[in-house]
Amino acid sequence: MARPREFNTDTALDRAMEMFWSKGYEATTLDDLCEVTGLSRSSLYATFGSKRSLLLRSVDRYVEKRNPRIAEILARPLPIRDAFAALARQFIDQIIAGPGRRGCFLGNCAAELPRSDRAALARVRHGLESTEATFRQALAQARTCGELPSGTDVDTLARFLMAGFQGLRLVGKVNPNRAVLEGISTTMLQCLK
Amino acid sequence: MARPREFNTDTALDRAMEMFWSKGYEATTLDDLCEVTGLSRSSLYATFGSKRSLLLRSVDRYVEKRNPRIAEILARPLPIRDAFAALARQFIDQIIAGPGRRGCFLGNCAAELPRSDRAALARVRHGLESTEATFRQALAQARTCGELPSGTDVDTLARFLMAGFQGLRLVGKVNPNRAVLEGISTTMLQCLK
DNA sequence: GTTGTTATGGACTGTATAGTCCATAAACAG
DNA sequence: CTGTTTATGGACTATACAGTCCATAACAAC
Repeated sequence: MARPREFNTDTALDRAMEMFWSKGYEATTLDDLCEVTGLSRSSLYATFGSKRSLLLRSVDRYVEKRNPRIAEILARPLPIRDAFAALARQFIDQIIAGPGRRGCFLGNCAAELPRSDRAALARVRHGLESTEATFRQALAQARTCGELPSGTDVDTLARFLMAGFQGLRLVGKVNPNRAVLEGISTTMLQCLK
Repeated sequence: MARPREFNTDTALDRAMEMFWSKGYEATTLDDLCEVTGLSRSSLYATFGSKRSLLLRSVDRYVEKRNPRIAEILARPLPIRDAFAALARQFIDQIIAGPGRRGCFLGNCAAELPRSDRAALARVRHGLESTEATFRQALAQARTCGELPSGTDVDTLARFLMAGFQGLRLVGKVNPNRAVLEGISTTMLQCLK
């Protein structure tokens, strides 16, 4: 047998993801990543291969961690609009008070990554589609319960809400004003009734 | 008198702005900027000071150029929802067919710039508010014409639409699919009636 | 022309960066 | 204890980067 790893891969990945999320891909240096994960360059490269592949795994990790939390909020026994309003409020709270104003990691990647990097953009798209699927499920259930008209196109509605939340969080990054963001959120959620 | 400039400042600024828009701030190098503007480093620094201040001026320039075009589309003698739909269609066309998939320059900056750079973010915010003001004007006029209910909160509506378009264009960057984007756009514009 | 002034090209600098490499450490099998 | 295998620290490399500098060019005034 060989020498065992002295760190936990997922923990290191979480830390790296936080770093990329906070500073963006280009602005994050390998020294940043080593410092935040506690790994040496050798371990980092042996484990993740390169800066870029570490970013790709960070994107997946982000989705993996965030999606259940979103699903949990939407699963609350509330009218569907209130459930989405709770989600919006959480985002707004994070923007106003949290470590925040980092926007959504997926949104940041979508904006920063060069459009030539098809693999990375596809990864981001899958992340967004994953959120979208969570939204769609919640909407479909609300439709089944009769909360939404039976003819409701939950697919389109889910996509709209996903895009809307992206816009909300992006605006929040430059204008972290609760009243403004709540106005946007409320208007957006008018589509649910 | 002295030796005259061999280039046009605004043209150079336009080119630099296009570069930043396409590649993002961090990924754009001074060599890129020299090549695209045709200026030498000395001229570039003598004229714009630094890479960062060139970015700030690019942001202003973007707003200066885009806003009148948006205003023009919204000024068409159409029902307000159709006018905004025309704007959305233009964005979608750019995403699908144009040189596109660069998103909105302001949105890209909002996502990429570190939240510590207050001056730059304020500049971006002003840009977004400028678009918002254009939207608000068009909405207020529609309200005056009786197209929108007299109690309509055009302020909030304008902000929602601005955020919505940001979301639309961001999603378009990773998912340049016309049907998807039109679905989002149509749902978004339901608020206008 | 000569002088004064600003613009330009492009070499140059110091630094920061992503990625490599190797000597050593830590485990276990025999 | 010996040998094998993998992990680690950290020095090292080659490159790319933002920004500087200066000799020279291009103009106008006289």
